[in-house]
Amino acid sequence: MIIKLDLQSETPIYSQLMNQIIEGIARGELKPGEALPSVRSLASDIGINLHTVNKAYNLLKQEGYIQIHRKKGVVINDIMPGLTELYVERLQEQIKPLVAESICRGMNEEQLSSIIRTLVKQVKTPQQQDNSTNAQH
Amino acid sequence: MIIKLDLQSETPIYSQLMNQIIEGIARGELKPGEALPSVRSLASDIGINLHTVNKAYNLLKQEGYIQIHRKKGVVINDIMPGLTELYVERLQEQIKPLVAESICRGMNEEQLSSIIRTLVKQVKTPQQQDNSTNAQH
Amino acid sequence: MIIKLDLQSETPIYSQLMNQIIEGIARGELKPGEALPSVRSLASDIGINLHTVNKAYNLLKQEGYIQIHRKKGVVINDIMPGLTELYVERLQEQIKPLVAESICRGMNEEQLSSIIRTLVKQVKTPQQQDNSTNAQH
Amino acid sequence: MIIKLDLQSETPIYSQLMNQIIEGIARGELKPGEALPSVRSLASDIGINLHTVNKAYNLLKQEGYIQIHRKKGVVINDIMPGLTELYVERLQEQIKPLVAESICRGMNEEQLSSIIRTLVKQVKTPQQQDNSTNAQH
DNA sequence: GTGGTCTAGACCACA
DNA sequence: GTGGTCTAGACCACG
Repeated sequence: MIIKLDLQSETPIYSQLMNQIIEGIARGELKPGEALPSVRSLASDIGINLHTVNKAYNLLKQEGYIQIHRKKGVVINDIMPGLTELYVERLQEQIKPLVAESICRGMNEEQLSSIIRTLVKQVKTPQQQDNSTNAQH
Repeated sequence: MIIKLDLQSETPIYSQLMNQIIEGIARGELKPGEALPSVRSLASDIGINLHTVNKAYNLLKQEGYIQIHRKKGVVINDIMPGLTELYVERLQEQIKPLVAESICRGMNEEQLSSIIRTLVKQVKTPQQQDNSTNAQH
Repeated sequence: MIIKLDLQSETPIYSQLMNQIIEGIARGELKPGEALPSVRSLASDIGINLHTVNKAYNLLKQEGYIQIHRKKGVVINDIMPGLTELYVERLQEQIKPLVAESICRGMNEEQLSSIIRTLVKQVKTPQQQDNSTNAQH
Repeated sequence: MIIKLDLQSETPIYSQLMNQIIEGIARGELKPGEALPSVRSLASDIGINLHTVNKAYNLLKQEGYIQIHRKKGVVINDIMPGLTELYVERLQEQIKPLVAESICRGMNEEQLSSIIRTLVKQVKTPQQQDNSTNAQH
């Protein structure tokens, strides 16, 4: 899996890294039980400090996305963190200001939903798509 | 208009303040041409630092939400910042990781759209009623 | 409050620090809302690196013992982390091997309970004691 | 005797292994003079590294739980390590932070004692039943 | 001055 | 070779 980081971005590197991995999981590129590269190798691969990778891994572990396995190293967790009420609340809080801004700029509900649809597809399509009976386009 | 700040939150105060004002505009509580309190009075009202309010106001001005006149003070801009491509791109980038996380936790497109609908209503209702049949002013 | 660390100990410094603070809270020495020293000052006070203190603070925050307040800095949380089932399970898992070892060495239930009683008193006595009607010794 | 290891756990494998064996002894499943599997066979049985088993055995020997003979192999010691003052001190140090945390979370002395009682029974029951009135099998 | 982030180099426990 | 811990020095955002 390819990791893309923007070192100039305002969002911290460890955070971008977390997002990339979470997207990888959502996309089905990273499957439960699969091993992630070691802290050191990933760090040198993408040219950042190993502590930065470490921080990302630790936060992902803490949120339940990955586990540190004594033998296999870092692996994707078999069970993903649940859809708790707390999470939904937090999610709403995070999206709310974005919605408000969009409305100010003239977007309506349909346009926002459309963006969501686009993103969901964009995340789900590349790999995970079940093309058993159904061709892509 | 009431400003609610969470001093424990991870989002910086100036940022929360900006969001609250933008929500106020989206909600129709703050109307174009309307005056905002001065930096000093707002700062003392909500008990935060002058610089913090200043920073929020400056960023809002820079984004086109407000105007700062020497005489008239701070007023809501008549024309809101537009729905530029750049904005939509940035918006997508901000929402993308949230969508990915939601998918990992088992949400589907419908549930996400539902949250958007809820938020859009929540922003529009209190004052500026959806008015399919009912004009506002 | 006095912090005692054993730099030679096997238990990591950040962990000892956490324990000391938790004991301070249990003892009533550190009260909800009270501010803790800044990362830097505490670090220099006890002669360790600021990152070590930072780690301890972050873990305490994550467990719900403290909060990072935008204005007041680091403060003891008003509501302590709850007595969840998960916690009790984890607690049992932690104590179990200690109990087993004690039994091998010839301790019985009463002796173990006695140790618990001693520790509970030891934690609760020094400061928090309600000496409204009752003198200490 | 069945050994259960959690490779995701934070406690090192050798340590878990030691605990399991000590619990086996406390429970009466492993009796003085009884032989333990060889390093090699145990390691391959539970699928871990030779060195790990070795480390566990060596530490157990060092603490006085087992003896390692060139010929007879590994056997449970006839006399268990004693209830030294040093041990009790160490035990208190280990339990103290757990007690403090429990108190913060709202536990009282009785609840803690109850956990101890539960654990003592849990360790003693399966095989070696307290059998004041009731024989196990 | 505060915490947050990033980097770097080093040692150790573990397997 | 792995992750965990500690140290150190530096920059930045925040208030």
